[in-house]
Amino acid sequence: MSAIRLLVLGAVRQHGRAHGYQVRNDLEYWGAHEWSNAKPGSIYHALKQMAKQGLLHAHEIAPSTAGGPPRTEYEITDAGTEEFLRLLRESLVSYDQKMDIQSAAIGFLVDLSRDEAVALLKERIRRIEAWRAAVTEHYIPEDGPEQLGHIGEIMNLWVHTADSDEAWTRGLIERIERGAYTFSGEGEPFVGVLAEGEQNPYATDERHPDDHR
Amino acid sequence: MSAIRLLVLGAVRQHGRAHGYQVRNDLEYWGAHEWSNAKPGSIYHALKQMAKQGLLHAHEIAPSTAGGPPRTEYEITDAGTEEFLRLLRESLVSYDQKMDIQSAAIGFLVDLSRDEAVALLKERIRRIEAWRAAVTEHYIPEDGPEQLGHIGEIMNLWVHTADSDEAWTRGLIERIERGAYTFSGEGEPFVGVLAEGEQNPYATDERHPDDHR
DNA sequence: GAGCAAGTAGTCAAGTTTGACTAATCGAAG
DNA sequence: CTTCGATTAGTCAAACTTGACTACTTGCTC
Repeated sequence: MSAIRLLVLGAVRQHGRAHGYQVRNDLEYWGAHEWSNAKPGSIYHALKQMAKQGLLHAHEIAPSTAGGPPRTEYEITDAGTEEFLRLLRESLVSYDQKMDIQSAAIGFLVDLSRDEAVALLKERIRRIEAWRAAVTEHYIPEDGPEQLGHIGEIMNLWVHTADSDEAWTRGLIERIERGAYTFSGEGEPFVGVLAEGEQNPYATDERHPDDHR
Repeated sequence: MSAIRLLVLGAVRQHGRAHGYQVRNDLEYWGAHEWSNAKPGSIYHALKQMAKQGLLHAHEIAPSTAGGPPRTEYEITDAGTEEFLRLLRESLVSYDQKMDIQSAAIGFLVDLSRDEAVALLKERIRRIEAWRAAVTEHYIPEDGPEQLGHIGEIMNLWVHTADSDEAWTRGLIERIERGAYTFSGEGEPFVGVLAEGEQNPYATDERHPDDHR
């Protein structure tokens, strides 16, 4: 699974109604084009695809108020909201070392209630521990780990990464339990979208920090 | 960049000459189908593609010695070896939090000389540190990090992950400098491939450890 | 008032990935 | 000797991703 559907659904949802370029801009504002496959083609493709699947409703209107070709506006449907929450929950609990999905999920974390967020993160910890145990058991040969040669370093990397992720997740849980951030149903939410016309403070000409390909 | 080309090139290279199914089996032996996109379709596609690009030479022969359709055998060309080393070096130094590429690179680490491996890993550390600095500078707004709300947790995750990766890399460098493993030009190498007919000890019916999708 | 850079909005072909499917042979049981 | 399952080997259509490209408007400058 890629992060694109979660990102696009979440972006449309925060706007209520949005056209492709608006989504594209939000994702850039979040830096998502840096850490996920949020390229124009992927975004427009995802919008069309999800419209076809009934997760979004397309309004074939709006002859552009500010230059460019006519634009299609999308609205999230009930099915889309359901899918969004399903994806979000799944992304939060699943440990599969894909940072793009994890990052996207954190971005929408506050769309859940505080209690559910904590519960899901705790489930995530359980999964990480299970995975760690499975790796160490499954991939360490009976005749000792030396058997694996340098290949053992791959398992080592996995275990190390899992431990780091677990530690980070525990820290996040603690911060949330201590009252950090504003979650669903707790009043004025933090909205990470750009209003129509607002400029993007992160849109620069410079290369972005992790752009070292 | 995905890990598939590095994996396939590396697998063919270790065999000297291999058909698709052999590559597929090696990758399963390494657990690569778990942590990368090493699915049959991708493997055969990569083989054909790279043959077309002159990185592999295809021998359209071999009417299967053990069931199944006739198979094509591939041999790595000089250009392929060059590309393999280029990919390997690039994968080792680049920090982009893609575990699949990193894992693949570790698997072929010993195909370099000990000195070069250490040098590349040190360059990797430099890149991680540069990336970390860029993130903390670039994404922390002037009015303090609170501005970002829960979005700041994404940066937090990145920095945490970068630190963990750096620590792991330092550990690996130390082990290598103390003489661990056998590198290119140091005698009998460790070969992580299955001989023709050898059974795969990791091929099981059970779900694999990180297969919790 | 023509030219042109910047911004807006989206399309497209080429390439890649996915997961289910085909098809052939071997070995053992009946 | 034939049927069945396991193994071997690979194909294919559908979906997704990529990055370059089109096309249109506004505002500025000369």
